[in-house]
Amino acid sequence: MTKYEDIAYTIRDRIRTGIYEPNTLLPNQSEFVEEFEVSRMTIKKALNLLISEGLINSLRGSGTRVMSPSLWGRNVTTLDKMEFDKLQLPEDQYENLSFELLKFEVQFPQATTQKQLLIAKEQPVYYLKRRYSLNDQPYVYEELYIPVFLVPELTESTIEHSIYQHIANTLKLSIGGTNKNIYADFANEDDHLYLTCAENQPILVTEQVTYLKDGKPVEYSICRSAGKQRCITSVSAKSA
Amino acid sequence: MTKYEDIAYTIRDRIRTGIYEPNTLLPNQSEFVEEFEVSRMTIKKALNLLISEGLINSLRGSGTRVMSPSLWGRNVTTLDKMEFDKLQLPEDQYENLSFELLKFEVQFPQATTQKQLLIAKEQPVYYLKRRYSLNDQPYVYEELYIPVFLVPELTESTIEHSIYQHIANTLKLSIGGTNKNIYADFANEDDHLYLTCAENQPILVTEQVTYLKDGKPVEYSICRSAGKQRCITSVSAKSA
DNA sequence: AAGTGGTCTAGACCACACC
DNA sequence: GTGTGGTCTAGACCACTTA
Repeated sequence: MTKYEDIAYTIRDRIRTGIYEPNTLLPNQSEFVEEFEVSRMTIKKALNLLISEGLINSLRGSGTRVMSPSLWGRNVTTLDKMEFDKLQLPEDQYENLSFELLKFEVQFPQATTQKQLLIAKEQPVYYLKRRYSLNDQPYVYEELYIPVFLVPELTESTIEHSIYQHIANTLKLSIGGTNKNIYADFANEDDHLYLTCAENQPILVTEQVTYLKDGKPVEYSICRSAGKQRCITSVSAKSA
Repeated sequence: MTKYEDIAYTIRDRIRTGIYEPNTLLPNQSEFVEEFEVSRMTIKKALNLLISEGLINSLRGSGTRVMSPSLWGRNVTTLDKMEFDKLQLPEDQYENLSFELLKFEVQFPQATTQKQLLIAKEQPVYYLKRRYSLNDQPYVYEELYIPVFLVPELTESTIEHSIYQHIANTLKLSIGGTNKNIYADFANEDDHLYLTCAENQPILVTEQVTYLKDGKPVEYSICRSAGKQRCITSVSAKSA
């Protein structure tokens, strides 16, 4: 943890617990400099993080204010929670979530998968299919492709724990970012089967490539969910 | 324009025109310091912008590389193009785009609109409905709510030009960020009418609140489009 | 006029990758 | 070990809001 991440964490916590209330001014940057005993640049970096999360906004000449909670983004701050980013669930729902591994195989990649993962057709990938249920109701199901050469020791028990934690802790690799495509589709046979949804139910589809810090795609996933059950949130704020 | 924005613009251009090629190393930060005659912090800020756009990635000890184009985000850098952010079209398609203003009224806001725009029920809002067509095919239609007190001089000709440019240039206000919710829905009567889509066609819906730098919501919009015609892209990369 | 946040500097030290 | 990017400092100047 760097200093500015620590400070961001502290201030984020004060906002979420209501110590700093919506639409009120935060202490100014000089006061934070005194409290945390760091330089102002470091404070600014911490605040920029919170700005990009939609928690606060600051205005030259005017001060830094806590935003209205309706504009807050979901904060996916820690790696082990990254797994839930695709599900877009509020944190308090995690405990009601269960999942089943429906398939776990090794394949040569199809053309689309090659393109998304930037690999040759001779490079094998893990293919896995799994379904998440919320309060025992089917919620989303996901197809996942992971290059074998990047994650050489994937096992069922690893998958059941957390793939991201395995990537981070065992393989010492870190996530650099994601690229998502989102669209609506007709329900197909798999949707009927796994989401138990009606004929012609609209399906929300997320295709996502996750890449490591070094830019190598580590995962290509296709997530499907029924109708309005799942709603994807995206916040973008100018932190500069 | 600040120095780091200028530098980011220059480097972005070199990447998009192929001067810096995908998967090759960029000059290191010290070389950029010499070329642009600024401090390294300023170079870092410029690079951070490009990292958050998914154009490059940098790795401590290893250097900064141009990412594979398949992972690049769409860059909505200028305000007048912000209007097209909701449409998620590649830039070269803008010329094939036309739109019709279907409705332009003033209303007292409904409960949802009050909540999204954080206003009281007595504060009037503009309500407008418009449809965008791509190559004369219906593409998306949008319902828009804008508080009258924030944009007091909205006229039909302003709308036809660019609402965002009016906000920026005439009212001297700047956009702070957006908050989107995305889901899939059944086609309703309006969809049949405006998108000329078949019964039960899946519809992609984007509900978006756009707020100003001072945090005040300035626009609540609901965008609907048919099936796979429109695909929303979202890139998130860690720039810190 | 006073106080705010945004930018920028010139240097320092450190973590990490690669040879 | 050498070179890379990431963090951090202590100060400066500037743009802006508010009174």
